[in-house]
Amino acid sequence: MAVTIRDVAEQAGVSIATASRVLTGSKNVSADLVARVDESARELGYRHNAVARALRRGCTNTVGMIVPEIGNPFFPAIVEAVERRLQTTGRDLLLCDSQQDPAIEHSRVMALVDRQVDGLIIVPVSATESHTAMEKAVGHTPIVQIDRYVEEFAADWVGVDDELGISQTVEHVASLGARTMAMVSATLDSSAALRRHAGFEKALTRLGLPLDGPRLLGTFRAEWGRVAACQLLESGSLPDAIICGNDEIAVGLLGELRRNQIRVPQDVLVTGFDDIRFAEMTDPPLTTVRQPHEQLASEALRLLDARIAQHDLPVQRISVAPSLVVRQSTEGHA
Amino acid sequence: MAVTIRDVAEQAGVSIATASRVLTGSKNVSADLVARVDESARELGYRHNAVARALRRGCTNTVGMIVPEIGNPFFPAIVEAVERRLQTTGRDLLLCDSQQDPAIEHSRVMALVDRQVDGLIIVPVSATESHTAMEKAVGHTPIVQIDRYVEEFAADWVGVDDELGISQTVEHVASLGARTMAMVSATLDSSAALRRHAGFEKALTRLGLPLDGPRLLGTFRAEWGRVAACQLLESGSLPDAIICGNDEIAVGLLGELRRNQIRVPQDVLVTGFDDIRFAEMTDPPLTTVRQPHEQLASEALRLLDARIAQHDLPVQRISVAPSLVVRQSTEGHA
DNA sequence: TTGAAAGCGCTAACAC
DNA sequence: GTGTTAGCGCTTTCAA
Repeated sequence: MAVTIRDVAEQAGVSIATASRVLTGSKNVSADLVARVDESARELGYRHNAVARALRRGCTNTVGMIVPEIGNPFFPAIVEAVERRLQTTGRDLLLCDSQQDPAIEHSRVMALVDRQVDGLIIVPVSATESHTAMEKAVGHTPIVQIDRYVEEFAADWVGVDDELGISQTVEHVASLGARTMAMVSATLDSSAALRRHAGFEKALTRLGLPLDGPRLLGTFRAEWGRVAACQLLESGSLPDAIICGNDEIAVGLLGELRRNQIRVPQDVLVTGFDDIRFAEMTDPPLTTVRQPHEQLASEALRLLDARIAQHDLPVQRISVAPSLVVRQSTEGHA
Repeated sequence: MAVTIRDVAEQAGVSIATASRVLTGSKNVSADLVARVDESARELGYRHNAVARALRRGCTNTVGMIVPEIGNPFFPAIVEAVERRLQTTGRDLLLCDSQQDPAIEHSRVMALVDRQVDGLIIVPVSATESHTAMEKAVGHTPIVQIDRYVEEFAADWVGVDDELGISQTVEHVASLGARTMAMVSATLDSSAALRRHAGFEKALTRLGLPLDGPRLLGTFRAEWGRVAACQLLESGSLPDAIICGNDEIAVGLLGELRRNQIRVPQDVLVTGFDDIRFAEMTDPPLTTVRQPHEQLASEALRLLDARIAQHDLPVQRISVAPSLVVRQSTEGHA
């Protein structure tokens, strides 16, 4: 068996209570005993048992996180930022993948609740179907939504302003002379897809541009971008610009266009969303909307910690303005 | 406070022990009481406390995982596979990012040990400097290395045969007529870099090809691929083929070559390693070595579970043969 | 300042 | 089949 605080206490010739005081850095111990206990702990190679401590303290120093799909490069970027920030406060991350499935998501939420996580950071799969999971969670643990949110549900959220982000791309391509635009994005299940789509429509309206361009909605994956490109090509006429719902879609779409000798940006402008790691390495490099991961992570944790400290805080939604990153997929003059 | 097993027992009018038996699915309870306890638990919305259970059982149903950098797309792929497989056994994943730093890695290992993870899956940062962290871990918890391993250290490992993988790429480009080859990879800190480099040298030797081509060693990142491409271009003459240590490097390198009007595969052949999600969407699509994530994850967990069941098992190293995926970066005839 | 002891919620002997 | 009880390792009253 591993060495326990009892062993340390014995070896140091003090009570368990004193050993505990020393080991947790309490002030009320004489310097003499502090030295003896520390010495014994070192000698025995004592490591505190976080499980026992958690049971006693009622706090695990663990934060749960649930993302729809770890493989989608946008999420690891967020996870990485969250994890780093947690490390600085001595907490660890219990990570779950909901596999884009509200049922799995629900079960993961409950698993994390059972584990007594101090709080939960979640990217809800669906704007509607994630409702029950959220409902369940919110009764048990502090929770903050990041990136996506559940509609009509009062829980903290932090993310970029999706509408604004898409507006920026639309205005940008419009300023380059584009009049007809297609949107290739995901079906309107998630708040991200919903808001980006809304932003697209609103921007077109505001700019007085034609609203009858194609709206191809599938998934947030490259494969869908490829398929959507085929559909656009088969339709006979390309729009001036294709606004993609995220970078993955854009990457797949760019590949298919290239395969069909369509030149970007000469024949059509293309934009993405997220600014994933590879967005600057596509051919041509992709104009996109940058999500400030570090800032999102830090705001999410700030919100979470505030709610951990005080459960009945008013709900906050923090939307961060994203920034347009212009690259060659919309600018021929490299 | 949350509802405990005591509340359930009271409400059902049985002892805590009986409630526990029902809730853990023990057979030795009368159908009558099973029904009553289940009913009460449902009514009260009882959720077992995993922390208390873990303390009592001495097993947390948690597996720790440490990767060098979550942002590198190869690792999320592995994490995803591991996490999915864990879910099927009711366990959760405590994920840490060692930020390519052996010191951080060491501290993460200890944090996970303190948390009483049932086992640890680690991609060691360095073939040499991760030694102390591994040493520490191995005394406390079952551990298996995945992808990379620490030299001269007796701990289970599962990964692809890096040498074989690179051999395959070298033989492949050789069969296409390439004689001079450059390698662009990471410095030989990690076993992956080491073995891939060794595989490269051996293959050249075996094939009787010139051994004096450039060896550019930096990091496993796209930016390094870009820089290395510049260096190759500045050197005046390109080799017939460039063998990259991973796909990220290849992606960066392809971008820089394109920027300099170098045609791939006509002017130079390029290969990668890992078959990350975007390898098939680069321009041109990248010939690479596929790592079977699911299989690696499943073997790693098999090894880990075996060691959890019996600590003193002989150490195993399982190397899986990777498969070459040929795409246009080595085949002009699209 | 120090120690004794209660108890976090649960499971598993051990009795009946 | 069911209940009583001891403790998992730790922190934190409460007394001294």
